[in-house]
Amino acid sequence: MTEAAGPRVYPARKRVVHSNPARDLAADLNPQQAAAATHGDGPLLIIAGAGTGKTRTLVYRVAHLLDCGVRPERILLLTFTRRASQEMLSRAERLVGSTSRKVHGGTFHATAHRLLRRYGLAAGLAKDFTIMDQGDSADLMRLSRSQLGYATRSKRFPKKETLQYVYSRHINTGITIEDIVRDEYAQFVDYLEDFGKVFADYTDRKQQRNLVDYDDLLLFWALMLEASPELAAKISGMYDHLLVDEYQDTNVLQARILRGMCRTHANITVVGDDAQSIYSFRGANFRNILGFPKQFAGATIVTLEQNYRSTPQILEVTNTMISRATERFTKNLWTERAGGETPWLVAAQDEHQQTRFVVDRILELHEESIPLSEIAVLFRAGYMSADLEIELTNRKIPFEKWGGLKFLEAAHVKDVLAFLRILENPRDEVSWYRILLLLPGIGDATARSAIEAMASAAWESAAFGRYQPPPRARAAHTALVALLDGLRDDPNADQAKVTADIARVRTLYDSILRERYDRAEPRLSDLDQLQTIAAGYPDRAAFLSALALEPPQATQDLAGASRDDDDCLILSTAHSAKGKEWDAVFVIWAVDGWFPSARCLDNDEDTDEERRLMYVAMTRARNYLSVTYPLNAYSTRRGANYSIDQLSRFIDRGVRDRMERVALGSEQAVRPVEAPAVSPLLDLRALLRGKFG
DNA sequence: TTTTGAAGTCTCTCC
DNA sequence: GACTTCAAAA
Repeated sequence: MTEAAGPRVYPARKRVVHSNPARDLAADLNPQQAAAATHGDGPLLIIAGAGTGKTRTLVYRVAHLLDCGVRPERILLLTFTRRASQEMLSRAERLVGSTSRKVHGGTFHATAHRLLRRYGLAAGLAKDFTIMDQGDSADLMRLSRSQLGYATRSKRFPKKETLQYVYSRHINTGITIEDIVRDEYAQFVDYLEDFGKVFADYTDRKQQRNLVDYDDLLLFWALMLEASPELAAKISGMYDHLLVDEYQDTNVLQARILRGMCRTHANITVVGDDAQSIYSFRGANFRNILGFPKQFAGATIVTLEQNYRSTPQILEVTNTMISRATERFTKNLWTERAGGETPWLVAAQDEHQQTRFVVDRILELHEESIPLSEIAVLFRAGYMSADLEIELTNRKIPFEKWGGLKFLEAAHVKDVLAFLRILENPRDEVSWYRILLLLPGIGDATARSAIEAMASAAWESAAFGRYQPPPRARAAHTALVALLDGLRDDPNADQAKVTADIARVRTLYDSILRERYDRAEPRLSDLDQLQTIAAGYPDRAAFLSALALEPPQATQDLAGASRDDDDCLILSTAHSAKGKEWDAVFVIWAVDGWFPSARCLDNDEDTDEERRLMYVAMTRARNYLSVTYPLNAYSTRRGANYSIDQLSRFIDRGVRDRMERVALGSEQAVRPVEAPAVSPLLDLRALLRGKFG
C-alpha cells in the first residue's frame, strides 16, 4: 500500500526498451559489475562489499535478462526484507520501464505464501489457513505446554519463547533439538524428551487448527519441491531465472528451497557479502555463501570491491574495524573518491548529552542543506533511541523509526486482529483463547472448555453460541456471540469492509481496553491507525496475510509532522538499516555491553557477528559519520548493579587512530579536543560471568 | 475451582 | 513495561 520513500540514489532514467535492446552497460557499470550483469546461463555468485553497487548490478542483470528475451514473469527475485524488494523492483522499473513490474519478487516468506495459496491444496493444506507470527507461535507453544501438564511441574520448564526459539532453530538450521538444547540451554537437558513431546503436540495442533507459522512457510515450500515430483515440476517450472539478494543471510532450509527450484536449470544468481552477515539468530550461516560453488557446480564467481558510497576516511575506519574479525574470507574495499571529513568519535558524559549532541549536529547538517531524510541515527536495539525520540519530539524534528515491529506486537492490536482471525479461520485456537481471556469472568479454565466444546462440534460457526458458560461469564458470552453474529452477516461487502469490521469489533473492545489500561488514548489511536491501514486491503484474508508478512515498516512518527512531509530523520536499528545508505550517519551507544550487546559476548562467533553488525551500521555513511558513546551508562540504566561505561571493544586503538576524537565537556561544546583518555577495556565476559552466574 | 491482583523477573536483532 | 508466578478472593 505504501512505497518506501528512500533516498534517490541514482537519477531516474527512462529508456525505451524495444528500441534499445543492447543497453550500454559499459558506460554505467565497472568491468566486474558488467561481467556479473551480463553473465549468461548457469550459477553465478557475486561477492559484493558494502557500497559496491550490489543493487545496481542486480537491477542491471534483470534488465539484461529482459533484453535477452526472458519473460519478466519467469524471473524470481528473492530478497530478505520487504524494503529491499521494493527498492529493487522500483529501480528496475526506472531502468527498463513497466515490463519489470511483471518480475516476481519478494521475501522468501512472502513468496512461499503465494505458492502455498496456489498449490497448498495439492499439498494437503486447507485453503483458508492463517499465518501465525512469532508471538502467535509462542502462544500456541504455551497451549501445548500446559495441555501436556508441564505448567505445574516443580522444576522450571522452558518458557514459551524458548520453546518457540528451539523449534524454529531446529527447522531452519537442521540442527537436532538435542544439540541445540545442549549447546544453548544446558539447564534444560533434563527436559530433552519433553521438548520433543511439546513440539509433536504443537505440530498436531497447527494442523488441526489450520495454522501455519513462519517456519512452515519455508518448510512446506521445501517439502513440496522434495516430496512430490509433480508439484516440484510445477513450482520449479514457473521460473527460468532465480536471483537472490543478501545470500549471506540465508539458512540451510532456504538453500534447500533454492536447490529444489533449480531442478531443471541452474540459472541462479546470488549476491552477498560475508562481512555483512548479521542474521545468525534466524538460522543464517555466512558460511553458506562460501559453500555456494559446491552446491551449484560450475559457479562463476565475481567479486565487487570498488566502493562508490563512502569517503576514503570512512572506508579506512570501517576496513580497519572489520579486519579484526577472527574469521574473514574476502576483499578489501577501495574507492576513487577523494576528500572528505574524518569520522568523529564522540565521548559524552551521559545519555542526555549524547542526545543533545546528536540533535544539535543534525540541525547543523540540516542548516548546511542536507535534508533530514539523508540523515540516520543507528543503534543496536530499538529501545536505545527512547531518549532521543523524546528530545526530537520536544524540538519538533520529524522522524521515522525503523525496526522493532512494536505496532503489531502491541497487545491491543493483536487483540483486535484476533477477532478478525477467528472469522477468517474459526479453528484459530490461539485467537479464540486470546479473545476469551479478555472477557470478564472468563479465565484459563473457561476458555479451554469453550475451545474444547467448539472443537468437538467440528468448529462449526454456531458452536460457540451453543456453548454453556459458567454463570459469571454469561453476560460476556452473550455480548461476544452477538458481535460475531453481526460480523458474520455484515451486509457491507464494499471496499471499506475490513475497516467496518474493525469498527464493529471496537464497539465491544474499546471499553475492555479502557478498563485494562490507565492511559488508553495512545492505544485507541493505534486502533484508529489500524483501521486506516485496513482501508487499503480488499478483504479480510488479504489484510491478515499482509500484516503477518509485510508489517507496516515504521511506527508512526511521533513528532506529529504532517503525513505528506516526507523529509524526516530516520532512526533505525542496525539490522533494519542494512542495504540503505545516507549522507550522514550517527551510530549511538557504542558502549561495550550495549553495542556489542552483553549477551553476545559468550563466544567468538557471536562477537564476530556483533562486529559485522557494527560494520554494517558504519558503512551506511556516505560523507559524514559520527560514533558516540556515553560514559557512565549505568547511571541511566534502571536497577543495573554493574557499570558498563567503556567504549565498544570494536573501536580499538587502530580504529580510534583513524577518527577525530571529540570529548563533550560539561558546557556541552561541540569541538574536537585532545584525545580523551580511554581506559583499557574491561574483561566484560569475566565480569558478567560473576554477576549472572 | 476459577479468577484476579500483586510481587517478581528479565528486557535484541526480523520474516 | 511486559510477562510469569504465586497467593488471596469469589
